[in-house]
Amino acid sequence: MDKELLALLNPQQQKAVVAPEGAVLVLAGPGSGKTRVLTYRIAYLVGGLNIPPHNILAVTFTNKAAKEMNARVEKIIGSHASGLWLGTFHAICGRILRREADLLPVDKNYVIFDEDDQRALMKQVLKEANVDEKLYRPNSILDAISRAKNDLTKPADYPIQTFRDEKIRDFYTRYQQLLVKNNAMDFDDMLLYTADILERFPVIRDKYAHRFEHILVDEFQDTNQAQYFILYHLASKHHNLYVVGDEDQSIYRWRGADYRNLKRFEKDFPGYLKILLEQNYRSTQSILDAAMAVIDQNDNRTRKKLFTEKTRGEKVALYEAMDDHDEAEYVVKAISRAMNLGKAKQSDFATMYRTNAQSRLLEEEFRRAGINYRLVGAQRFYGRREVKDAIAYLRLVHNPRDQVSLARVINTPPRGIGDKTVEKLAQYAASVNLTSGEVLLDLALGDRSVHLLPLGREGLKLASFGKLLTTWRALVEQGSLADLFDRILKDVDYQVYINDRSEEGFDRWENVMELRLVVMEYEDQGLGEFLESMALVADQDTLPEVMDAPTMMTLHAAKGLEFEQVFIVGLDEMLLPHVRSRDDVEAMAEERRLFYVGMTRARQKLTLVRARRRRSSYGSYEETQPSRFLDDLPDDLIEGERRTYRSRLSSAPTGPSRTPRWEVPAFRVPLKDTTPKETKYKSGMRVRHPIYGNGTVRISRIELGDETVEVNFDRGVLKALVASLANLEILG
DNA sequence: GCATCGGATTTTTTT
DNA sequence: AATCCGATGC
Repeated sequence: MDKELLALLNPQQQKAVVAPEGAVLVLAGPGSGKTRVLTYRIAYLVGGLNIPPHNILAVTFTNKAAKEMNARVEKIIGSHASGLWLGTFHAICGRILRREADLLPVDKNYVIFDEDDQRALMKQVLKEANVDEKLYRPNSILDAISRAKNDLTKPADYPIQTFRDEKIRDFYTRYQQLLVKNNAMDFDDMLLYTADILERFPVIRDKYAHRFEHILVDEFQDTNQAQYFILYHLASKHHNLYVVGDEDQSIYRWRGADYRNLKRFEKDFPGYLKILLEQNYRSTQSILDAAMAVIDQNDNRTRKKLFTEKTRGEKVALYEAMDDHDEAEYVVKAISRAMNLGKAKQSDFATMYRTNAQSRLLEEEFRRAGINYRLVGAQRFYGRREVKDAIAYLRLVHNPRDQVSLARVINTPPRGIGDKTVEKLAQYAASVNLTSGEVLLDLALGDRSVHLLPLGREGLKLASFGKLLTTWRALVEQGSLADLFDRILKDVDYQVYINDRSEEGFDRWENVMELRLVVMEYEDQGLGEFLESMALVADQDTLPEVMDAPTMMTLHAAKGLEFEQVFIVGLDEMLLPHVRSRDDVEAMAEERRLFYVGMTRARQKLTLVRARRRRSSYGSYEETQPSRFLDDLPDDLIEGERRTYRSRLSSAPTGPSRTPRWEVPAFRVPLKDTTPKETKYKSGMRVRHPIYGNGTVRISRIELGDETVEVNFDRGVLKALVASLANLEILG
């Protein structure tokens, strides 16, 4: 590899890039040139060690990162990069699964179920089982299943401790059956199936393990157990596993990221080489110091000293707004002012927040100020109804067994096939051991179909839809994707259906046409690839169009990016440490890391904003408490509202603290051990509820740090209540 | 089978 | 505030 290129790196980075073969662990702080090291490493493998690119596998966590790395690799080694396997875990697994589809319980035309599809399927499971959706929320069941899958736990091995667990196991089992019946898999299955194949078929494992002489992994701290397992197998021949990560930037625990993977790596690859990248090339020292002050409050981590050769720079600014409107206005005004000074590009600015919902006020404010903006995520393009409809049609054409898509489009636009008829079709299909879609296709044969008679009057309507479906399927073979797309829309009169003569109707049609543009990009690759990438890229980490405008995104979406000036809004308790993390020490540590990730995105200037009053997710305005994370920022790094703020609070005697701190709200104190050890309520106990009246406790269990009690009320309703909130009175 | 109204219900982050 | 669900009426 080029000497000139190496000269661009600092000694640590160089050491990482030219590390000898074998297992390597690169611990890389924020802004330490991690992506650069990864891309140069690839260039070094190809150019220096003469490894053919197709023997290299590079895995990233998000599409954004994959895209970025791809662009950078191409820039260095150009067309030499062709053949390189580079993508997200899910994309790589998809690639393997398509090749090994024979070993799957589904065929190669399988579709990937997104969250909505999963929920629809789970609802079907719950309905079948005839259980109360209030007690067994589809999302919560799916969560449990996802967690199990991330830990490589199959239905049969699902750990049972409570009655509920037993139920979940049953739902899990049935859910998997239905997925197969739909010729579908969910995101987690992609990993699980891949792991399964690698484990059960040594020949297949050796094939890939042999092929991938070098495996590079980005964001290793965010991998889950299934992903580690896959890496382990893929590296089982050459043992050249090169992982890069930063424990302080682990923000996906909730999605199954398993910190123990680091321990597993150390155990499985003894003698690995460890390299630390500590020098920061991004932020000023003030920003780094502030960020370190925050992250150093976390336990169980190696302290790292982030340093830069940049100047101290400006202090971190703090602004406390009156309310959430004021907060948004402040940010937009500050950005607008800075832009008018003329030194900064519009795209130098980014605003980050904890939840997508927080973008709304900012958007309004930007529009009012007449400033264009880029919004990452939020209102997902692919989540829009019209887009989902169109994709569902394509999915059904590709895979007629997809029950969820079928249910979505069979009467959209309305064509006289209502719930009753769909139900009848499903029942009938089950009775002849087929799926609804297969019966539909057969019905298209008209009189020759044996299914026509049994379905009676409705048979004809269904048959005409079946005929449409058959026509479309024929088009896949010969025609272009865009033709198919147009034909479907025309056949079902979709534009008429969408166009309600309102602005919104117009927008919707625009969206459909935008989707058509995406379809055209897949003309060469085919329907299957198009659908797969729709499922896998449905995420907004498609870097939004490169236009010169300030950017808004969640803190999660901000990982891996950098901006000259960063605003983080909503630094309030319940929002930046999010409420949901309040009672969970691990989750709280993750909130802190999330804040840390956000802070370290800033190159020049970091501004933190909070609002004293804020409209809560439901209805009215509420007073807020400042985020506990703000307490950790040393005074000398802060400018702005702090003084005002402290003086307001310092009227309360807080004692002679050496460094003045903000008042600690009372509710922070009893954080520990609010988790009850034993249930207060027992089965059979008689209780009274202020609204539901008297009832008998069915069961009570400790769940998520609180007690959940299910009560059969005398008036005939069964409710699951949170004990600490329900105000239940025990009747003697 | 479809449209409409009223009531209940909302848990954050993303592949 | 917005969306979803179920019941009701046509």
